[in-house]
Amino acid sequence: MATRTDAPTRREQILKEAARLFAERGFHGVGVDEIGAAVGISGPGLYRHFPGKDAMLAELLVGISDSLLTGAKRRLAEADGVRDSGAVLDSLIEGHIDFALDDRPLITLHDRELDRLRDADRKMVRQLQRQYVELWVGVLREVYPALAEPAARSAVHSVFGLLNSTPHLGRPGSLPGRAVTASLLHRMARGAFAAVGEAR
Amino acid sequence: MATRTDAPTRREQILKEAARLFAERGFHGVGVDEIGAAVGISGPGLYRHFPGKDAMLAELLVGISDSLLTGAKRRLAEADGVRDSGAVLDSLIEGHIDFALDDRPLITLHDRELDRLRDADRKMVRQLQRQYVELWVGVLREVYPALAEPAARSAVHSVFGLLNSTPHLGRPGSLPGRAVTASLLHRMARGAFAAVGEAR
DNA sequence: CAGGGCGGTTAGCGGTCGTTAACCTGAAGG
DNA sequence: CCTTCAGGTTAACGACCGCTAACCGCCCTG
Repeated sequence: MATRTDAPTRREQILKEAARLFAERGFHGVGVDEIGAAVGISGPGLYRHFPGKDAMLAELLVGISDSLLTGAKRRLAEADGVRDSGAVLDSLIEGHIDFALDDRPLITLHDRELDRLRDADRKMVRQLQRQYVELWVGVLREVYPALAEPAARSAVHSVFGLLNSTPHLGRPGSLPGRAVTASLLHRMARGAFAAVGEAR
Repeated sequence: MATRTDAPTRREQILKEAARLFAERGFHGVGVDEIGAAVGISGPGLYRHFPGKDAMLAELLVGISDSLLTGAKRRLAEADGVRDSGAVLDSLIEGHIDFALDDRPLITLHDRELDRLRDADRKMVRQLQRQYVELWVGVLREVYPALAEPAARSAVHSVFGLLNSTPHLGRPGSLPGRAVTASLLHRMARGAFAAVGEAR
């Protein structure tokens, strides 16, 4: 896998700034002129790169969902043959935490602006999200075989809520350090799963 | 305490519908005409009840924060003299879950549209939220005295993320039953706290 | 029975937004 | 050296939105 070192393209600049602005003020709260200004061009210049404002949001949301799912599939494949399903769950949690800590604006958008998409795009995003959830549910039920499927699905959604709380944890500077925060989130996620998976 | 049985006032109807619409499509995504139509009057008629669209959002957000804080204070007072701080924590969790299950649109608004408020209102909401968090942090550290304050605060925010995930758990009909869901969320919250509060 | 105000109505104004049109410029290619 | 084209620019259009103005009918009260 080639790690990118080249400069970001204009398209990528635009997407990054649009994500930040959408997360800060909401899709309808940001004008195209602002997005343009954020990358040093002005309003209508954006239309050389995207057919419209909607398309930027669509590409962001599809990209997020796709990247989450792809990462999870890769982690699952890497653990193929490994018997320890608990380790696989840990790997999924770790991947989601990395994403939540490194791409906070995207995490914010992901569950906030989905309804602003055109039907086709929204269906695609929802399908990717559903696959991602089902993948987690499968692993979770290997770790806790007594857990019924509906409960497992609810538990997964709730743990996503927990992990996606990073935007509320204060600005990156005020965090006690990335590794510490990641460890805290990881332990809480495992604890939450254990509480619902074990005993009764 | 007098339980309300009388019909809701027009003001209350408006606030309820506005909350639903804001949660569904975002503050900027909803027009005053739509809000009016939702209560059977048309657009400008709303201005007989509110000075402007912003005021509706402000009243909703201040109301949410105030009601959460007030409820928590009450629960704390009721448990005064009780030595079992774990039971107090359970009571806080229960109250938050009731709110998250019964007022899902409000829970959605609460962490989504705060930045659309005028400075004065936003400061007030943030202050109420902070008091609510600190109240939880205090109780949590009684249950787990070894827990440092910054970690406790992060843990509380994360558990709020978990409990506030109810809007993602499917429509009210598809839930496995309110009591079951509430119990699941409660156990997960306690499990998450325990994982970060106990040992290492 | 007069009258006043509560709670509506419709028309319309001013501003903003997404998008298109028309034009420009600098660099690459034959 | 001329052409082409990617990637910009500004001007402007049409739609929409929040809000105000002006008007109106019903009910309560003295």
